[in-house]
Amino acid sequence: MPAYRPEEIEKKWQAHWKAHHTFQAQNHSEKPKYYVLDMFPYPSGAGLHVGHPLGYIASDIVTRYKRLRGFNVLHPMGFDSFGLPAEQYAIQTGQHPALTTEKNIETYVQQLSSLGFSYDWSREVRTSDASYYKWTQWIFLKLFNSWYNLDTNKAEPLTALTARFAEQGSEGINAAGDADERHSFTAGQWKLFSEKQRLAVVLPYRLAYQQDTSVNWCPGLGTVLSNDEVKDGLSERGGFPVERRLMPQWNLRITAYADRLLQGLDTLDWPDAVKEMQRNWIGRSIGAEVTFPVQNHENAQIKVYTTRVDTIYGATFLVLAPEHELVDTLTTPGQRAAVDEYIAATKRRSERDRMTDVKAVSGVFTGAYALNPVNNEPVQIWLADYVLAGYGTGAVMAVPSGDQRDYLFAKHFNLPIPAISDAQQGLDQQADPTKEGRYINSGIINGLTYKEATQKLIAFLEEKGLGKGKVNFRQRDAIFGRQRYWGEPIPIYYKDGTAYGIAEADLPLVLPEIDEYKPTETGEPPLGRAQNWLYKDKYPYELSTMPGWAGSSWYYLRYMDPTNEARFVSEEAEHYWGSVDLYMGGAEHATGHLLYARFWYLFLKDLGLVSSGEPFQKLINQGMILGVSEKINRTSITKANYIGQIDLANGEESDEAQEYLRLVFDNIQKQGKLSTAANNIFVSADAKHLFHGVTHDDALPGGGGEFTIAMMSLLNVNIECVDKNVLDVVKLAKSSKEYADAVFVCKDGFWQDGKSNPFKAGISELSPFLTTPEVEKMSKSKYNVVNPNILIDKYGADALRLYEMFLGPLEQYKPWNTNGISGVSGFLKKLWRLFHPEDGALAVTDEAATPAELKVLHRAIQKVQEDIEKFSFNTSVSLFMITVNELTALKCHKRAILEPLVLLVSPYAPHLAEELWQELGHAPGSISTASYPEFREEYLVENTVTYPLAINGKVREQMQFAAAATGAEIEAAVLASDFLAKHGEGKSARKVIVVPGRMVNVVV
RNA sequence: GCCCGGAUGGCGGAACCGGUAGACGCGUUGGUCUCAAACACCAAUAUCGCAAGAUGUGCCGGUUCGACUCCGGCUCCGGGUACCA
Repeated sequence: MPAYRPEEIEKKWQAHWKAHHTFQAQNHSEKPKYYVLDMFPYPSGAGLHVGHPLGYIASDIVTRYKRLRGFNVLHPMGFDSFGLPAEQYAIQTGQHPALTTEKNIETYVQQLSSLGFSYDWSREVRTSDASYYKWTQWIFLKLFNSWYNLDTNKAEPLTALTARFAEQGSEGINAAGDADERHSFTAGQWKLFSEKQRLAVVLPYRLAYQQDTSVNWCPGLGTVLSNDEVKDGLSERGGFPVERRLMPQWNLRITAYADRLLQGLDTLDWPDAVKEMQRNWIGRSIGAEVTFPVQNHENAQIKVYTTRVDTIYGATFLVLAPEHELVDTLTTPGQRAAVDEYIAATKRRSERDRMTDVKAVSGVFTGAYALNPVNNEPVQIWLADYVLAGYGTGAVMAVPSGDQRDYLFAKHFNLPIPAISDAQQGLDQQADPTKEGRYINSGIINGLTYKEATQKLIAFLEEKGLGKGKVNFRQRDAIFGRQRYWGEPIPIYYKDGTAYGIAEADLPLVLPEIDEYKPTETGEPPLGRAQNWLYKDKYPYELSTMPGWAGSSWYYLRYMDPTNEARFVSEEAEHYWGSVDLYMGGAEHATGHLLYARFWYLFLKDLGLVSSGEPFQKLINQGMILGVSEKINRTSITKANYIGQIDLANGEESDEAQEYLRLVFDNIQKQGKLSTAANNIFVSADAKHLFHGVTHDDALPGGGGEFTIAMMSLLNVNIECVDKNVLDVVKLAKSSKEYADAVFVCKDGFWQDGKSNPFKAGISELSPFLTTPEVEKMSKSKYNVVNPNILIDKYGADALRLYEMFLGPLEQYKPWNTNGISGVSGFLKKLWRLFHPEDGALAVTDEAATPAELKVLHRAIQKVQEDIEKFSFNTSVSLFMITVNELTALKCHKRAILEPLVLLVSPYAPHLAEELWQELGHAPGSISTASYPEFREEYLVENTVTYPLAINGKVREQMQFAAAATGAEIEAAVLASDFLAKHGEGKSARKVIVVPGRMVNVVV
């Protein structure tokens, strides 16, 4: 083969790998196992842009490296194929989501294959396949049929619970969940319960349970969303408003696992940021629950939760959430009207208002008083919406001197703000939550420290039965139902209004066909449209489906044994592969997917179905690759006006481009910005218009990489020039008042007709004064996506892989710049030339390698190995470049050097490596089964070392010393030389510091 | 507000455990090759200075023979999160 032709060799090897199942992993092997997992993608219609493969490339390098190091590596890929976009598309077009999804997956597989990833495609899973979601439903049924025993601290089958009910009734059962939801009964009563009664009693114990829940209801999407699907009061997908609504919902009792999810984090090799986010999300706080009796209401008590019992003597009033259940009972006739008014006003305020308007203080006095349990002082009971019904007990004891919100509230309503600690300061300005100092005005804890006071108070309250220490969690149970079509049906049916799980033998409960994908006219979810969709032809099924995170919570287990029809994963496969050794994916899943998946794993472990402690041992978040968008300055928009478009090549307009321009201008009007991949300005042939250049690929409807330009007439600029000369236009523009101060910048010269290129002439000043570049997330809607296919066509997949790694540290966010890829492309050509110096056939020699060549090779072996182990891929690419540069300078074409080099490079540029490996005489495709070259320290040993010599830390000269020279010898040699005379400014040495192998510093 | 990150040439970034700051690549400039372009190759490229040299890793201070690296105090940028009691 004459020259390096990536387009030929890459296709060749991709076909070879596919035909020979090169990367198929075996479930039995003598080798140690290693499981490398990528977060599987949702197959969106837009396909991949250059940002997506970053993590896949890195994990593929690790995979290929581990294979060379003798591991049996599992590296699968699949698709999270249930989801909203396909369903939204279905609602609009009537196209079945399964068809859209299938088509998108095809694109993904094609794109992923063209990058040369070594996935074991025989293990591909799709969450929307019935053969897969059968087991998702099966796990749901396991949750439905389990409860959490706090005494054993694990999930147990419900049969164990009902057996105890029959024996001892509800007495002494310590189950996770809200005790208030549950009834007490004796064993005798249990035996007399009907089946329906028994199911009702058991329901609040289940790990998957139905309950009236305050949910995030999104009318725009017609479904319920979880907290992490809501951003700033709007749905993450679609940006529709979200409101709170009380609805019967399926929930998963993830709170039962809160403590274990928290503790498990300490065992994981994950980024600290992710662990911290999970800790905050779970939000464990240690405090106390304190009961305040209510004055004149014998039976009423208000329970508050506080993390600062020590401040209880400063609690001058209580605040209840407006939704608190005692509000009605407590409100005095005199305050009734004001309270009703306040509650009504709160309801009118949407969640969004409450969030944006956190500063305003509002509240109302109920007229009632409670008694502070430590001193029996009466305290006023207020309502305010800053207290959340869903956290703690929905009531707080307000300590205005110690809590800023309570402080503002007290100031606003003129309530007292007594100091409780001698360390509190500035109480006329703000609250001081200090834990320092000794307590004052605080009855039994006067003079005590924080620690002493807390202990004494809890003991006091527990003794009187008015309080106890309590751990609280911010995290809520996970809502599990979505009123959508394109998801796993929840395997529940209703008999006589009671929910039953369908029999495992009847799984999968297949998603039925429906005629339309909208909710029904009566407001039921889309599944309400299914005809004759009944269990045993009699009983109606649950109509909501599972949320997006259901299928992704266990997919990594299915890869271990993807076609097993009898079990979700066989015991042998699960035992062999254990848990994921390296999990690569985006940081956006920190609190969603990664928490749910851990929860399911712990649950499965409780049932004895999996064997490791945690599912993902090491996690790496690849950083995002950002796109550069050219944004039109708002001031110029009013002056820009859409006229038309011409194709530069022939000067004619096309319908497609017209359509695109309409989109562009819509975008400008809506967002005040236009995003483009390149920035050029042009003048129309008739010289009346300035154009803003847009290089486009798939961002344009029907686009194909040709040059299109958006044309704008600048109505207020009277342009009369001129030979397509942009400089003149700019001059003219500047001469008008409007643009006198405009700055012109242009990066890409398009007008390259010889020396008259106006961009060359004034290049860094020229520019669309219309736009300014901005770095932001790469997205189709921002017109800043870069399509990897185009780069693969031009430079090859190996170059793209190398370049993405070369961009910078894997975990860092970094802007994309296509220009740089020529550097790695040049490197690959140079590497190729080492093997084919005459651009002809392979020409490697069998001569023995020189020490210099061996040194270059072994430094590379050592460094690349280290770099892969610490995921520093950018530095290893640069080391490859240095290595090839040096070998080229040494004119080294020796097999003894180049063959190991091919192995080193093969994880990064697998196609090129396969080709060279075969040319070197090895069996086709065998490079992935070869062994990594062995590092030999002895080739790096130097006999002389060059020391920098410094005076007071400033380097002045260099000097050679034998590697074996001692510090004393070096010091003597330096002092004997003329070094000090030349640089010492006449001073004498006070001290000489010799760092062996490093440097010499003379202090004067 | 709180919790995490980060800041180094024109750009992306490199620098082991505190030891020659700016590797590698892009870009730029000059040159060779070409009718020309592309490709390729050679040289230069932190700043100021002809040079010797001086100054330089966001800012202020400290520790040290020596600081991008450690400590104290800031500024700005990015991400997460929020009436969580």
